[in-house]
Amino acid sequence: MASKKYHHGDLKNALIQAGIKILAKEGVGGLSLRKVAKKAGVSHSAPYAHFPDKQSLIAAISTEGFKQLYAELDAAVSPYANDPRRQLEAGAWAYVQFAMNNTDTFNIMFSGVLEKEKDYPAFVESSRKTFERVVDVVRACQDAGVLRPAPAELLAVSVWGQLHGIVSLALEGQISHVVLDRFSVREIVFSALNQMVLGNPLS
Amino acid sequence: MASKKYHHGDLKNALIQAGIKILAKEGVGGLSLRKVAKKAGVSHSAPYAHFPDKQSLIAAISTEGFKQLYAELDAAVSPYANDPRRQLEAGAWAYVQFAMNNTDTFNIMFSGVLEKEKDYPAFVESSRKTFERVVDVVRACQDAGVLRPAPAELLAVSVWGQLHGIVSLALEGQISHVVLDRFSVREIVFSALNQMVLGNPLS
DNA sequence: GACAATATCTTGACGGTGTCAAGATTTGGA
DNA sequence: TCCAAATCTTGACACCGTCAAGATATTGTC
Repeated sequence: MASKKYHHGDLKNALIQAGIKILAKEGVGGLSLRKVAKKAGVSHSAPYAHFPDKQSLIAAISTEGFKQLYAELDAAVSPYANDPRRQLEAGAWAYVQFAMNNTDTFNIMFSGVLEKEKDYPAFVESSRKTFERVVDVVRACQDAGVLRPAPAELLAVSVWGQLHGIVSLALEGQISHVVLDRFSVREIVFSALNQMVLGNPLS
Repeated sequence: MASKKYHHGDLKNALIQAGIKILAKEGVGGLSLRKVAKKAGVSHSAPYAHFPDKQSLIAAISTEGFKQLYAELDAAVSPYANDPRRQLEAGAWAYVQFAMNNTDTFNIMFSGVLEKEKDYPAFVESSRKTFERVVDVVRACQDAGVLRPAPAELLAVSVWGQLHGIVSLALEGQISHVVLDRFSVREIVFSALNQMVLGNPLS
């Protein structure tokens, strides 16, 4: 469709999608504006009509990552609307899965690749929305006596941080083989989460 | 000393130190082999006599970071050899402080900048040694009934992961202002750690 | 001490990068 | 219809990592 017009039609999105693919295939180090442009079939500086600089494209890709993360989180959690314990379990695992299945996207979202997050409102908003979903689950767990009483947002940072830390260390190869030889990532994650859970443990 | 010889004398270390300074001043994005070389007073490809490539220099800088982290951790923990609870408290806070005072070093150590960690034995060893120190503290806490019984390495991953996750999110600006308006990073960290601690809370 | 092997460092080149300026082309609104 | 704005191309610039060739210093051996 619209194969060879001078104007692309939807270049901005095409660039984002091309960027996502290159990121997945070649990693953060392999992501260049020029490759993205070539993949989208335009000249090397066409992207500047839609993004003021490379950071801005990275922000857009990261934002897309957050939307996907939110969607997967929500999809994992929604089926258990009246079972907070399972919501916590499913949501946590969805987060870990997302990180492990989209290593490089996870990286640009969370690893300082984007230098001035605050400058990108869409990024901030999509990340805020994701956090809100976590807070929802935490609050439900508190109401059901699955998590201890505490300011929900504070507890949410704790839970999210726990997941985020473990999966980050795992992706970095920083988890000792002494541990990895004996436990799966799933076991490590749930072992950690269970420290926070009151009553019956997760699995 | 030895100001203008053709041979530098200790270029390898000079390059690492120059790299550390540039990293601290200009961030990961500003770290280039050529700048490092210039700062050390040598030509742009002199580094190749000591490092096969840029990744290798990054590995050396990261290794230095781990040594510093280990030193600070050890210094914080050692004074309380017979008070495991305070060891945990002091060690945890030292970790967080290191991350916040050396943002960019922390970044290259843990954020996927180094792509094949396994290829750098010194890096792996210095990171392993740091983890061992954490395990020591965790074991002492278990013996004293401060942390629950469990495989010490597994619990150590949990504790380390918790700290690492929270401080990583904080550095990325991912912690909601709703939380930051009400709690300091120290409060967030200890609130999280206290979920793991049996008996009297930390502070 | 002489000399060869080796380690260290310089110079120069290559392709790839982000970014900018100038100009071409297309689109949309007055 | 016509012009302003949006979009895209071409060409240039400085910077980057890396490599090859050669200069210079150090070290080990006789």
